Amino acid sequence: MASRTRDALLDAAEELLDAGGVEAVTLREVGHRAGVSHNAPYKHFAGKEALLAAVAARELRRRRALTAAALERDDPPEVVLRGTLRRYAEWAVEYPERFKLIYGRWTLGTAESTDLAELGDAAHAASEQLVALVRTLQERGALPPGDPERLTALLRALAHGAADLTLAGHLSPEGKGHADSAGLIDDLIGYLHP
Amino acid sequence: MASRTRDALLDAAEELLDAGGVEAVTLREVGHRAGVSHNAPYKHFAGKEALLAAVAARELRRRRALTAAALERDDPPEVVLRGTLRRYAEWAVEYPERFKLIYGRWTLGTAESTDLAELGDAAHAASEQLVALVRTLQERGALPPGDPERLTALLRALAHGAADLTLAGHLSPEGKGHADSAGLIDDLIGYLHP
DNA sequence: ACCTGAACACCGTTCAAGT
DNA sequence: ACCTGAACACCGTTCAAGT
Repeated sequence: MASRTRDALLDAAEELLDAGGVEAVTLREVGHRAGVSHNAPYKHFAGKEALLAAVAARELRRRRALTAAALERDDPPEVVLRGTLRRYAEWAVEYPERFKLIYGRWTLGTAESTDLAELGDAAHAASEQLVALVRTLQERGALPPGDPERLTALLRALAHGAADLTLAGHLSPEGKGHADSAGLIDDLIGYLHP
Repeated sequence: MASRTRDALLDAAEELLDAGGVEAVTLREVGHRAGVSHNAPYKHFAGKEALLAAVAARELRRRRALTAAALERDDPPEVVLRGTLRRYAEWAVEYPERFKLIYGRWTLGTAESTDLAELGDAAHAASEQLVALVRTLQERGALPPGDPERLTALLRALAHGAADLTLAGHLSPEGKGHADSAGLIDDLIGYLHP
């Protein structure tokens, strides 16, 4: 399942993605950087989109591991929640192309790609982590009562939107009010604090 | 500035965009649908990206007109704010490719394209409209005090993030808690109501 | 000013063939 | 099982030429 060549192809694809976006990821250059021919990728992935799905899934798996590590550090849940949302926004700004890729439009059916199914699973697992955290904070009275899934969706949507608008330049980080992602996350948590 | 052919090219590009995303917008097909040769677009736009920027700017101008019309209807500001945010999320789900295009990554410098500059202006104007609305609601005590630009950014970021996560399928509209865009917008306004 | 047709470099994908 | 080289269809862009 995981060969040396396959990993090299993923690394090359990720490198090209970060440098110039999806359109800079050409199978020819990916193959060349991995030391194989321009169509060797087809022996490991169904096509370009499947390769990109594998890159996205791997990145999502890494991020889930990071959040899991933060949870095991036994920090207070307030700190973990704020930190997780902030790291999410920081990651989006640092690796905009990975962010855009993961939350972009997949025309591939899940049936056609194991990697895409893994992407969905990883996204779901990350969401579950956050829901559990929100539930804990609700029990402690640090967040308002109500459906924890819905409250989690509110927090995720804000962090996601703030990050995406920052990338698009529609949120002035140096403008009035310091409306950057971290500030908005703090504001929302503040408004939610009963 | 605005010729018959130019408009036909924009219409064709928009049609292809809605049908299959940016990569389905080929200059050859755009030209063909507009009844001209495959490289006639170059007489009206600097290249493919400039054409897409013009499509994006036109759409943004249309949306600004819609919001302006809602404002002139003299509805209560509470209604206008909620309606504007909801329509934003609805529009994103109805025309996902236009949404992705407008808030996507532009490698074009603003100096290289008048259309891209118009895009920035339209985005800024739309933001100004919302800030004025928020300020009015703050004065009436319907929204908490504080920097109106920052509060507007919070509202915009949530609507944007909710829409984008819905498109990505990371927000289950039929899942538990009915965490759809409209619901999240209502929740946030509710939490902000003093 | 606006458009056409040929041409160039590049890309995703397929296929027959090699080890 | 994994890889290569040639080939095909397609695309963005350029250019010389036409009206």
